[in-house]
Amino acid sequence: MRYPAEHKQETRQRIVRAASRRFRSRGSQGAGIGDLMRDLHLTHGGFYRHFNSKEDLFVEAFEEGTSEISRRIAAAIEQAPPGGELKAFIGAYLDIDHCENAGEGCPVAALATELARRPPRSRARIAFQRILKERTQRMAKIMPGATDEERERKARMLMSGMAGTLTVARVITDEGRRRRFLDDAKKFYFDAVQR
Amino acid sequence: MRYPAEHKQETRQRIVRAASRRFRSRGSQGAGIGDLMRDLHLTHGGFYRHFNSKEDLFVEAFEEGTSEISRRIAAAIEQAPPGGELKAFIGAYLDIDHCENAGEGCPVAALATELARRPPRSRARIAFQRILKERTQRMAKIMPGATDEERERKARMLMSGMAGTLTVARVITDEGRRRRFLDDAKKFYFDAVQR
DNA sequence: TGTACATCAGTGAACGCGCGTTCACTGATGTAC
DNA sequence: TGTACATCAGTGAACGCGCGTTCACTGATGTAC
Repeated sequence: MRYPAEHKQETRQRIVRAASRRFRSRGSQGAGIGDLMRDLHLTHGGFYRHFNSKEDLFVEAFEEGTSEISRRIAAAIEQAPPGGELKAFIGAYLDIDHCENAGEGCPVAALATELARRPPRSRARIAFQRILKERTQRMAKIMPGATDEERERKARMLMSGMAGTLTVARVITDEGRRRRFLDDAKKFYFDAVQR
Repeated sequence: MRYPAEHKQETRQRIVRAASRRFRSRGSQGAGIGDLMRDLHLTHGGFYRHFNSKEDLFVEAFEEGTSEISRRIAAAIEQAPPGGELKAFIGAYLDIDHCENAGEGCPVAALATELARRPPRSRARIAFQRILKERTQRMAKIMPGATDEERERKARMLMSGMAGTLTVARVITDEGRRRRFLDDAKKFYFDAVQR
């Protein structure tokens, strides 16, 4: 059947968004094309009208994930009172909901390990460098520090450190411990960046 | 053929050690039983004389990995001049060789994401809580801080933060950038813990 | 205005491969008598 | 001391399943004439 002009692009977007969530919550190996398409009320065969391979989808899904979380973090910062931007950023990232919903969360925390294991070609395509740089420069604006370079350095450290902290928090089974761990981390990183 | 008394235990140990490295460098899904056994000049069928499942192996391999890295870190700390223990610890963990050889490195940095996705039963068996606690208490000894509680908190933050930082470093393709990133991180965490 | 044909997103059966797991078998050594 | 049998780590063929990918087909709509 023939579909309206914009239809294909919309379907493609739906696939990318759904895949991004599934990859983040289950890992790329834990999320199959069949299940993914079924969730969207489509069949697996149609997938290849949109993507050449699952690997291609992974690349787009990763980037989709980074812009999702960036928007959420940016919103949290905007809502912060003047001077409270840094605290808002750290609080939004190390949030218990962010911790418990990996599927809607930061793809670095959820997928960095897998990314590191991919062949250089895929890594190059994901342009992790660019993503990291963009995020770093955006976050640098709210960092304390004398020079741009110092602020960017702090932003880099904050993002990679908090990603690891979030991942470790996700392994902790006891909820009370997990909450305390995250709260400690918020203080730790806030202080670490302050000086 | 019948084997000497200690033979079975030795084979089992060889499997655990080899698996631990393979899991850490390729992820548990990226490392198959067949390849693993072939590397040890054995056939895949024999695997099940030693383990009930790959999952069981994963549990042991994870713990094997933690004791390997703990020994290496402990050795680095011992070789440090008096007062330089903290710097030695951070330096050993964020070392470029540690970064480039995930297979011989920290299983938290290499496998935490996968661990977080496992069913609670496996997570309980790995006793991540216990592992984290042991490492924390050991490391707390060389942390600055007024109380035991403060030192342990710092140790926890340092370990999870550095694990994430190492993982992110592994995604960076450019070697110069990677080195600089790790050096920045060493300073950052040393200062963060200092106060 | 009506008819024939082209288009193409989506369908679902089928293929191929990898991989975890099972199982009947092997054969050197230990043990019972 | 010699013989028959038990043991059990390791072998390798086979099974079953999931999953990424391919492909011939569908059928509603757009387009050419």
